[in-house]
Amino acid sequence: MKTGEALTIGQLAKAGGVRVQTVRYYERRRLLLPTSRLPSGYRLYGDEALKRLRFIKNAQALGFTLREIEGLLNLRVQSVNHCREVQTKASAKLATVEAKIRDLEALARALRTLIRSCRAGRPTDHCPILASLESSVLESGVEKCNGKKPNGGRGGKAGAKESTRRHKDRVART
Amino acid sequence: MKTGEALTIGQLAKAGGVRVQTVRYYERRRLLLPTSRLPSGYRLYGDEALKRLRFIKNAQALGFTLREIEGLLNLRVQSVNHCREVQTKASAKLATVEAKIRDLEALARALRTLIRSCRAGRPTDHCPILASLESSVLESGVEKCNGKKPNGGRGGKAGAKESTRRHKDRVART
DNA sequence: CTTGACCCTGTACCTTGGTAGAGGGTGTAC
DNA sequence: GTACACCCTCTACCAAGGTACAGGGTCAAG
Repeated sequence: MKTGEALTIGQLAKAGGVRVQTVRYYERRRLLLPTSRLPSGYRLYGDEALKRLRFIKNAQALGFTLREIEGLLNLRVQSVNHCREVQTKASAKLATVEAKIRDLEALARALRTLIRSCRAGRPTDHCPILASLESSVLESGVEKCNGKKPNGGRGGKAGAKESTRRHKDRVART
Repeated sequence: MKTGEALTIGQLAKAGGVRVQTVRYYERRRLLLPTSRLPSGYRLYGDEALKRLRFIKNAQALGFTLREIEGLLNLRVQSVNHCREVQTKASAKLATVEAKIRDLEALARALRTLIRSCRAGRPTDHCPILASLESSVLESGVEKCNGKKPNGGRGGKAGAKESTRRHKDRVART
């Protein structure tokens, strides 16, 4: 199966460290389209596809969802027209990325302290790294506020018992 | 419902920004146990529980799974006995945290470049940030190698067609 | 012209991390 | 003593991200 410079789906998957089905799954999600197809229907991929695949995998490991990754991959300056929009999105992404870096640095410091304690034979707190991520800059919801809360499919029947939070908080704490 | 210094599950959930059911889910996963219970069965939580809850949420946003978070929370120097083990685990965690930081910094740089291009009215590449996470230090699989591949439940019937990768890679690439 | 290792579509299933509801008990204020 | 806003357990369901066949076609090598 000579494909010249192009990769078949199997070769791409292997190079990217994922399954063939995963590549097809990404195609369904419109994240990674084949460059072309053979008359037989076989998918062919160029070099860029491998970069995209690796980007996706790495971004996932950094806590981005596929939806967010799609947004990242579509960030580019096409024309001056919607430049403003791209800039806004990119700035927002940058802010969450920087917040993640700060949190990870706090965690890294805590781990280093723990390792030092270890080396010194000094017993630690119940859970020494707990405080490192205690109150993050992330607020872990920056991205999700684009309307459309999930709710599932079974349709809200009204009168939900738990889950609604219209309550009074009248506990004493004497 | 006077509980002194303790929090009920509803108060804890609200303070942590999650649902009551999520707290109970974490309890099932042994990530967050109640400090005590009232005779009625009501769960009560101390201050530490809130810290744990926040830690869990933040660590998730940083790309850690609940299983990994459990590992992080259990890292502590209890006795000199298994100190070696803790140190090994902590070092491994530190390495993945540092790799994540490096990747995020590359992504941040790419985003800043993109924003500058935007500001300059200069059109960009097809996807300017692609290269930032091209070949990460992460290898996004450091954690998963603790035996037991999933496989599901339906049991491998043998002779799987796709999914096994015993193949020859004989494409020409002339 | 067959064999073996690919590839295709389609559909069903899996794991992770939650959510929701049924059915019923608890706690305090009026 | 009865509202009302909690709380309990148990079970079913959901969305995201994959995984796994089934059933069938394709492509080089021998």
